[in-house]
Amino acid sequence: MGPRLGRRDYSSDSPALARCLLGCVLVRALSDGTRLSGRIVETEAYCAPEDRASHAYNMHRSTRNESMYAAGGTAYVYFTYGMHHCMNAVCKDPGEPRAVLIRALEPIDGLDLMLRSRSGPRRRSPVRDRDLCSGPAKLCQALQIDRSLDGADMTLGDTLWIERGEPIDDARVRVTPRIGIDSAGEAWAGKPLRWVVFDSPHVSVRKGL
DNA sequence: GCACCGATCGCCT
DNA sequence: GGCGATCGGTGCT
Repeated sequence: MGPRLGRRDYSSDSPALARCLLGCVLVRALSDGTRLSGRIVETEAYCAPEDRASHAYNMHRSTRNESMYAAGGTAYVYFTYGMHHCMNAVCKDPGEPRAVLIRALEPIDGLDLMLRSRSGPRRRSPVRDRDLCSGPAKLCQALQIDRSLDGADMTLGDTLWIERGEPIDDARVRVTPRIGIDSAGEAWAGKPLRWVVFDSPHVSVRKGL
């Protein structure tokens, strides 16, 4: 395991951080000490206040997205579609609501527990390794990330953080428009703000790579 | 009040 | 590969 990312690492803007996070390792430590982790292979940058797809568009602020306004290195975890959680790394300075959505991981530590966490009673077929963390809500389910971790300082504490990993060469990276934000207006929906390690089998959506 | 979601799954072609 | 159902909080009108 590499060194934990510190405040300075989160001081850059969201597009730069989104690229930088590829290859880094997201770590979730449970209260019993169990370590769940995975290498980040897909990210998206959100650029409020101008970005219509951002929850902080036009500096919108509420109890839901309050942690987007916190210091770089804060976790922003939100609940959506009535059943899913998604996790962002907040960046830049307090009051600047920039964030990077973590969209997919290559599982590293705790595969067995991830498998159990991802196997609900509704599911018919077993979860393949490549589907454990291949989506923003899947990885939250696998790593047991929910609203209780919203606002967590990832530069401190022992529940959630990001470690430096093997750098990913530009040759392995593709940049595409973001997923699922077609209604955000053409200008922002089409911007290349999604970073993908395109040769990884663990990415969420292959279309567009 | 009500439409809308930064998504996922099972089932269908 | 695409499509509809799912579920509930959020933010408009």
